[in-house]
Amino acid sequence: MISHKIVPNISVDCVVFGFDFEKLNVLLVERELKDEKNGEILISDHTLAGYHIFEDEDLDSAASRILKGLTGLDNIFLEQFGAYGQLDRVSAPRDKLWFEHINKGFADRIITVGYLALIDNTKVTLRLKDRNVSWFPVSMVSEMELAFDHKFLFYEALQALQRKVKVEPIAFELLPDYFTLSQLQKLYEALLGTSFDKRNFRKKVAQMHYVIPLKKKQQGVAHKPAQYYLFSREVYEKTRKGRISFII
Amino acid sequence: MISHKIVPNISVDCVVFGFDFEKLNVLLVERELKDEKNGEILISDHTLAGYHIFEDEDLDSAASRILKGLTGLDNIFLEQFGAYGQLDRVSAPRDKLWFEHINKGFADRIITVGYLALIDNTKVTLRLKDRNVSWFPVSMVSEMELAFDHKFLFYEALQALQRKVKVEPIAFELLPDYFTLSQLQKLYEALLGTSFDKRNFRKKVAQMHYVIPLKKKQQGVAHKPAQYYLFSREVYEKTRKGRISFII
DNA sequence: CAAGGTTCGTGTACTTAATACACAAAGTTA
DNA sequence: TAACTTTGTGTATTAAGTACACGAACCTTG
Repeated sequence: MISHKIVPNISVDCVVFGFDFEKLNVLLVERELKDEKNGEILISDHTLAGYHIFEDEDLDSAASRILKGLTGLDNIFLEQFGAYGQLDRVSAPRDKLWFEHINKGFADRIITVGYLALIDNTKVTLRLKDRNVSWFPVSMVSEMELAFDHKFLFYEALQALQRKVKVEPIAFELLPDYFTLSQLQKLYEALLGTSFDKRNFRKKVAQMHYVIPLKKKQQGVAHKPAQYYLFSREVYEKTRKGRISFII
Repeated sequence: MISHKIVPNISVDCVVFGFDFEKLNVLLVERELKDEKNGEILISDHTLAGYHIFEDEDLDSAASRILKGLTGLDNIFLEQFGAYGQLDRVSAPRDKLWFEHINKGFADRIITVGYLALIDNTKVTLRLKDRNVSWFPVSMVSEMELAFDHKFLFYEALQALQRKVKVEPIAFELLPDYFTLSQLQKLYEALLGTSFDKRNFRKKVAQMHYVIPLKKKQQGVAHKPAQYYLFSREVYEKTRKGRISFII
């Protein structure tokens, strides 16, 4: 195994979102520190997926590497949402403790680059079982304890996601290759925290020519089966409107 | 004078935009390196405004400090547009030369955080005279030589600006406290590279209740004087529409 | 195999915003 | 006072946003 040299004062944190057809979830890593002698649990909370970058990789590669490690997936949708360099990132007592035990020798003046990742839940569920990584409903994060400034980073990512989703077709990254319109609607409702009228929603989708109906229908559901649709990035790129509306 | 300790592998670059009522401009710093013996000019090009961060400041403060140094202004509109950590940032021969002479001892693996700055041209013009800093039309940048990856960073910033300007009322940061509607229209046209119909433009502006007409009119112009308007952030915050339109 | 349960898929009327387009009014200068 | 320049305004048409209800298709249960 090749050992890479770490850049001690630069790290990447990934806020990984997933959608289970009901609600939006985020991937968090369990953090636990036990006293070496008596086994007493000193720290038990969660962190975002993140690590230092290596000397020989750029920021995007570092984020990809981290995600590959957690999910086994390549080609995950990844986008920066900000860089953070506050001086007090490691201020809580449990974070200081963690630094003393685990991150010995690392700089405590760290710049973190935040990455927003969107993944198709159906492709990854199996792989996570054997790790201390799991999905948490986005609505639950406010009540959780997260390490360092990770709760802040999480909300920054969530805001960025809500902003982008209105302007770019990135929500589809959270859905499987084909999906029903009800699933799409539920996704937008979960993302934006609103609800839409079904007929109006579908009228809008009908204008998005890059959402294409398939021949396929749902099977084995105890109700009228829904038609499956597909997102086509090619059609999107070709037909995107240059509409300029600077009214806000 | 207090001497600050520099973080050798982290820097901040500012892409500073200004508007002269005709076109969009960017602030660039002249870079020159002469041979110590014969005075031959080894490097002569331009860079963005940027520098390493200090150990005891965060990213935003570093960007503010750099801008204060160049323009004399506080409270400039500042927003991150990305963090860049490519391995080949210093690849051109003249950049290597610069590193050998000027940045001796600095890491060559640098992470740069890009900041987009918007400034009111009318407040700063005087202060720049005595420095090797000047405005260049945005349209001219493609033909210029910029240091390191600064041309790339510039276009990243320009794209971010064009994206944001459609969604947030940040264009007003480029105008003086009061302005005419024609100036506002020219600004949007310069920013987005389009042209608008005057009547339709004004109809749109009429919907933006945060653009407020003043009693004041233009004076001493050789034509019908225009009315001045004001941008009110308070009104904007109160009346912003929560319109959710995810069609793209 | 009929009835009940559940989600799917659709249309119309009304309001609001986007677009295309031309000319008189107010001030300055010669 | 005539010429010049930029300001400021209205209407008709098309496109998009919003509010709202019910029969159709499939499965399950009795």
